[in-house]
Amino acid sequence: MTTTADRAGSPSSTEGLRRRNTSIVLRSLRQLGPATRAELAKRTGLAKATVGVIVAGLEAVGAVSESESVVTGRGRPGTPVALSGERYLGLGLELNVDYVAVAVLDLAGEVRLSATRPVDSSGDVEALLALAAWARREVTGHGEVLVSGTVAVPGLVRGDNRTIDWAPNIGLSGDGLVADVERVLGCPVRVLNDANCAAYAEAHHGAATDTDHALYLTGTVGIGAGIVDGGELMRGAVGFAGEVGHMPIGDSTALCGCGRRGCWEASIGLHAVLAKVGLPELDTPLATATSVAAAAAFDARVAGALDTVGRDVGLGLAMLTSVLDPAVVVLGGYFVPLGELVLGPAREALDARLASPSQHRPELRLSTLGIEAAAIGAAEQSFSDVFSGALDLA
Amino acid sequence: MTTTADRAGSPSSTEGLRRRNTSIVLRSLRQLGPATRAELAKRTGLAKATVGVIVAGLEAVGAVSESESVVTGRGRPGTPVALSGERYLGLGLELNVDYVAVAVLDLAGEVRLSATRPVDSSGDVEALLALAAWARREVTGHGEVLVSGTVAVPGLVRGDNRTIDWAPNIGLSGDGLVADVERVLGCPVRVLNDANCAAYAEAHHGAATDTDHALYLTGTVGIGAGIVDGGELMRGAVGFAGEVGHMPIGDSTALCGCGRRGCWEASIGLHAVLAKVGLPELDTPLATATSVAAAAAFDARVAGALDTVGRDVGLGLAMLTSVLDPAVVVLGGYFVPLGELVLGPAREALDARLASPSQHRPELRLSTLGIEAAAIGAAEQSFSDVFSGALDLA
DNA sequence: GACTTTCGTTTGAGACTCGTACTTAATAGT
DNA sequence: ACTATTAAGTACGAGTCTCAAACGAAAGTC
Repeated sequence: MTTTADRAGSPSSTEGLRRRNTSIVLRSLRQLGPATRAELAKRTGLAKATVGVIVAGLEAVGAVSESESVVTGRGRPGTPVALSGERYLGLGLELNVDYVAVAVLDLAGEVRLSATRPVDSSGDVEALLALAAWARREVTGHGEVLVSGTVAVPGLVRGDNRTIDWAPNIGLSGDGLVADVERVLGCPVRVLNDANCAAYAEAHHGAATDTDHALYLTGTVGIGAGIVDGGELMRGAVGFAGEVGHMPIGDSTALCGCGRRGCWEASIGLHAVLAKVGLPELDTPLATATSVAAAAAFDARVAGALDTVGRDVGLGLAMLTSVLDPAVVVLGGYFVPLGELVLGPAREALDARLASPSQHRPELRLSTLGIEAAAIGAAEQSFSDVFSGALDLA
Repeated sequence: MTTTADRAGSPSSTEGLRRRNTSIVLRSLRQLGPATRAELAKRTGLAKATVGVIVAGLEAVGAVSESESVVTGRGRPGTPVALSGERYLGLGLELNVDYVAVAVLDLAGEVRLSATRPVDSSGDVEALLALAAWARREVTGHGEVLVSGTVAVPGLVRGDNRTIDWAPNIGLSGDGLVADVERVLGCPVRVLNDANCAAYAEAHHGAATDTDHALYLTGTVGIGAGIVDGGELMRGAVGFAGEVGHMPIGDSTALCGCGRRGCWEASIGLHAVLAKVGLPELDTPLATATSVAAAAAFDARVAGALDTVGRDVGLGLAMLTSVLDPAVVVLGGYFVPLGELVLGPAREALDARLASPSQHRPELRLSTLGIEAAAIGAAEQSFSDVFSGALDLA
């Protein structure tokens, strides 16, 4: 259990104590919504006086703002305090094979801007930087402060959240990307795995806001998963957790792009579906999936193929559920247009495999965030230092 | 993301701050071993003076003790401080189908006592209580303090660590067990899943002390896994994480005790092995496995069967590794006597399935703790409140 | 209009950490 | 043998923070 020095939380000084208590107040406001100071004191367990001091400090730096007093009943009415979207922004970027995306969130959790641009060459860093620069110009200029930026990439990122170890799809490695984006944004930047970002987005903004234990499964050509356990992302020893595309599931004879047979994504990846239904690939995975869904309405062969895919999805989810025990599973990527065509058979297969007593089936849902999920999750992650207490808002 | 109130760490007051810093010192002593006050200050980042105060407090309650000054080089020699095993004890119990076990650890991490008793009726609570009472008498009486107790059970335990939701093998539910054991031990008691306890034991005392990301796989008739991620146990939404025995892996025609076909434990569980090799089941799983291992030395059919089992183990581990990305996988239970007979083919199968670039294979190791792994892990868990700072010693 | 209830702030006390200065105890050098 | 040097541990004063209780403010209730 050799950990890097003594991490595990280091408040130490009284100043650290204040930072921590401040972050507790901030998290309470984010999770449970606006509240009066008295209400916050009850929620956090802090003394009324302490909450007063903390809120005053947060208000001074523009992190929270008071709204109008609301009369609740007897007694002096309280003045609710809410996270303010005026000043602090978090920026998320996604660098993917066929597109780049950006999203900007404010501290109140509102999406202030989001955009996607198709790119021709895979891993087009120039396009990403241009998009980042544009977004930055777009949202700043009236006193807004960019807290930090996060780039979501389809690949393996080291634990320092800076170094890309392996990202064959975009052909990048090292920490050059971080440096480039930092230069453009002028604030600290980190890099994270795209599926993890999307999972985080669904857990905080999307289809799984009501649970601490969510599994996000996304698919286009490849299949990836993001795991949220106890509200936090699970990374694994080297950041490889959730790389489920090459698990041996489904048709054991199906040839995968990795050269082996029987990989899950060879059964449920987009190319596998297209091969089964005999339809062509369109511009984007989403367009392709939409056309497949449309075809299924009148072509029984297509519907049947999707049924098979759904069963293989359910089979894999049974496996993942046995291991991870999530309360909610969110399907994203090209599964969204297919909707119930895949979800239905997946549920059936999952139920058949999960019949062990008392093991309840996790809820299967579709992503509500669409293609910008990863960018939104990245933006959300940009606030992680604020809410964890690691960063003191100036 | 509705969490139960605002948990996530609540030091709040200055007293909480001291508790937290105290726990940082304690963890440093546990993880990195004894050190002088100056060394501790460097390791923890606390001021020298603060460490002095904290150590004085810990020494006053008998949690740490000084050893002889060691001359290191120039300058005044320091007096190393180490966790003291004199005073505080943690007790772990295991209630299983065919045996009950107990282990007592002191704060220094030494196993002060461990014992196993076979039982006739499955889930023999009386035997467990008798063993607990005996162990308590055995280790206390000279000023020792039982910090808390932990019971490992083969089943599903609710997040309150008290209520058993589902444990068909021992036929218990509710929080009656906790109350009984608390009465006998006279200290707070919690209940945890046995595989989780064993995993925790291996991560802290056994074969995986060198990593924060370990997967523990144990098997007798059933197969279970414990997941340690970032040094902490992963529980899942309802405590079901790691229930991997019924994942569809291996021989898809094999009939499982649960009534379905294709479950992993129908391929690699003890009964499956016995059926393949045609050998009888002996008194205990370990004795049985030992006799199978002996038979494999001269019976090629047995060796071949074990090879098949090993491959199915490797196949499942490939799946788990893809999801969890552990640095170390520890095999326990009946796999220990079989040793390389299973480990070898498992490694091969795992390698074949993990060939994706840059994904390194986790190290496969055998449990070093034997049948008392779960009890030892339970005892270790009994100290969790001390090391987390939740409990202030005396 | 007096009373009650609740919100938020003020105030003084208490607890803790930190940096500096000081004491102690060893080695290194002459 | 004696001094200089190095490092460990302690004492002390300053600073920061939280907390409980008291207090003032703003509403409803009788």
